[in-house]
Amino acid sequence: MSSEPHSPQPALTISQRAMARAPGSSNRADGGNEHPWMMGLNDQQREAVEALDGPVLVLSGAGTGKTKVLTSRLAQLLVTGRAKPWEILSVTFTNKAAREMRDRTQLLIGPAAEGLRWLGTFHSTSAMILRRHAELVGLKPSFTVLDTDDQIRLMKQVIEAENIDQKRWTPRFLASLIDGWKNRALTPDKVPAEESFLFANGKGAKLYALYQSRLKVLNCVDFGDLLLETISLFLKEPDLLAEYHDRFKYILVDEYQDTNVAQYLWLRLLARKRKNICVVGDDDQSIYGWRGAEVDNILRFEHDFPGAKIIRLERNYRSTPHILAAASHLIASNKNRLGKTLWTEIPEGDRVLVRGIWDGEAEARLIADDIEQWRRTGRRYDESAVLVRASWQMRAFEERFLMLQIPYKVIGGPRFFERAEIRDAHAYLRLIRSLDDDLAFERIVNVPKRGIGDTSVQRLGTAARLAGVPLFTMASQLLGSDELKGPARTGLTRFIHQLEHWRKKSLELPHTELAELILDESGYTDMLKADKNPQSVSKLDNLKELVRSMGQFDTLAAYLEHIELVMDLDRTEEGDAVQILTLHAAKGLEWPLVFLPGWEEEVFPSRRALDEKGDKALEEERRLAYVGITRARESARISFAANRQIYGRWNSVLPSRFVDELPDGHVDAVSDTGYFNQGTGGAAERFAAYGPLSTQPGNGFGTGYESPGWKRAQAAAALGKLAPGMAKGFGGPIIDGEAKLLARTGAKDATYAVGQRIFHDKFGYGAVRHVEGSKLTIQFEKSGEKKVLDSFVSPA
DNA sequence: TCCGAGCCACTTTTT
DNA sequence: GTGGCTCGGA
Repeated sequence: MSSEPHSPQPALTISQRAMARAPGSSNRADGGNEHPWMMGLNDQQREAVEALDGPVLVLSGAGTGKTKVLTSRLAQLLVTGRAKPWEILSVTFTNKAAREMRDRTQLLIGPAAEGLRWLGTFHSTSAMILRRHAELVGLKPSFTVLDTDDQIRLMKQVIEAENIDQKRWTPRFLASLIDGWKNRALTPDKVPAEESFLFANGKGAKLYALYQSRLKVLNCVDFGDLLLETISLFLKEPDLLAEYHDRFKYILVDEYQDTNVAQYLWLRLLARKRKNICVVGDDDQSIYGWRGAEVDNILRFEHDFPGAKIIRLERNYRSTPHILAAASHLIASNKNRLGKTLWTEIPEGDRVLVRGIWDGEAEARLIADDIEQWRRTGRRYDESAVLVRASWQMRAFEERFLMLQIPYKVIGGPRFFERAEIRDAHAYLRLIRSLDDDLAFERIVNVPKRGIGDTSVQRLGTAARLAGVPLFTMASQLLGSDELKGPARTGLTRFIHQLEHWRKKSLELPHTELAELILDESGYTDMLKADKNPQSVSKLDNLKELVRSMGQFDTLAAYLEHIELVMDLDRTEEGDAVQILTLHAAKGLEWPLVFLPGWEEEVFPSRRALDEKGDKALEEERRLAYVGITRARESARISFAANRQIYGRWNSVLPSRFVDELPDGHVDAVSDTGYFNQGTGGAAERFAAYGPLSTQPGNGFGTGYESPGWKRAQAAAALGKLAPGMAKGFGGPIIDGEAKLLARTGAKDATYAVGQRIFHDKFGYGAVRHVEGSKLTIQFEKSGEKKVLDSFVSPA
């Protein structure tokens, strides 16, 4: 941290000048006399930056410059001397957001931003506080932070110990319950009886209590505890809280709409005295309710902090008017919101495109074609993104992109540190750090196989618990007796000796070399090398990556501390590629061209969400749709299919109700009939059975079809006798009565001659060798000779 | 103790 | 369609 004095008017760096002229700069004439970070702010942003004292709620709509306000505010606090860097508490939800805030503040004011020690996530900040006062809540300062996987394994033990049927009551379910309780800041004694009954006939709270005491014994906390223990620390030690009140003169909170009850209490405790709390968020982008976030926190802010100043950022610097209008109209269907009116000065662009297609594959083809088209006009792949509701939807796009050799990048997915091999390696390293780390011990005592089976581990565990000693200690003792026999004994002896050997080595070797040594000597790499599973190659790569990433830290301890809290590495893979990600992961990001596939009932809105939480979930799904549309700068392209394969089963699906909630004037609706003509046989007949000629009841989705769009579609299609839902999408225009029907050229009703060059979706280019009715024999350039139906190829 | 066959369940995901 | 998990046999 730096205590360097800072000049009130630092010289402008190039980046500062550039930022001042960033798009969205206001035209204020007095910019010259101002602090550089104030230049280029519009009136509302300026107000948000200048309202330093007292509670402030900044309602920041999508694309309205939220981060700019947050960082300018930090700059303002620091450079005007209102607070030293270490007197400002800034909390974010993710490490990425924290990093960005730090970097951008530094960009604004340079060295004056150094020493922002209390800029971090709720969890990392809590961990910092807890480590200082661990003993006050019954922990040692060296406590370990468990991740979900460790949590579940621990719960499994607790459930086992209580003789509860693990199939009926899964550890995972208990974990989600406890997680939910912790999100709501409920300690075991506060869990409502009826909720306790959600698990094992009323044992929920008891198991929760047992789990907590196990954590304490192991000197561990889980993520929820970081917050809860900090809260209870403050409640227990008012003097300590007072110290923090003195320390934190100003509090800044990012993404306030995502805070849960525990985070809310945490903030309220810390803000209680000075009330200099500024929260920034957007109720319309609250999409983490399923994880405990309470939209109510933001809706209630005014009530919680009387006299709070509310500032709305409504000028959008990202999207064209049509995109904004479509999103705004859609979100207006939500009742539970504070309400904002986004506007922009960006010139009018394309309308939002809504397309109905035959099935998921057709959708992937359509989008891939669009991207190639986009690319042909000189644009980049990484200017486009495909945003899906659930990750299983990604595969269709990956397959299609692979086939067409369109570079793509899946964002999110299984995280590096959650991979089994990485967690195994960490378990070894954790044991080097502390032989008492029972969870680590247990994880790898038989990985790779050492002949120490479940029964042996079980016996060891019981003995250790009885004696009240760690597993390692008990194991060493057992080897002294003749309790264990056979391969288990040999294996365990060797393992214990190895651990001692590695610990000695850890004193002489750099930690990266130690890691390599352990992976080698333990037989872990050999195990992977011997594994015929093709994935083991990438596992080995991951381990190499792990060792490399360890090199960024000075010591093993520093490395472990970092990954336990951050669970993320700065992996900057550059490259021009289409991004594929979930709508959740897309929040906060933007692209010129955004595809929003799978807008079908049951997929989006997700049926499970609706089943579980009903109307509340529907509003959240709608917010997700809003987030999706507002990611687009130039073009948003929504699509839905008539048929979709879900878990290997073909389903007829209906367009999402959200499609109908889009405003007529800002949407181009296209039912691409070319796709339906192209099929012959099965596909075409299936479509006929589904389409306007047959009548089926609308699956009970009676409500939600009162919108003008739907009514117009009914009228326009003159399909009055059809059930709602069935007529939608495919008989003709979906929403816009004047929608144009695109016909795909080339594919339909083509006949083929021997020698003709063709294209097949799966096999690529080839030449026709033989024709027999609709059956073609094709010599493919890449995959050899195959017989295919003519409906699957098109002239090349 | 280990390994393979059958069974089931399966959103979203950060810390 | 797929992977993770359990159970039964070697």
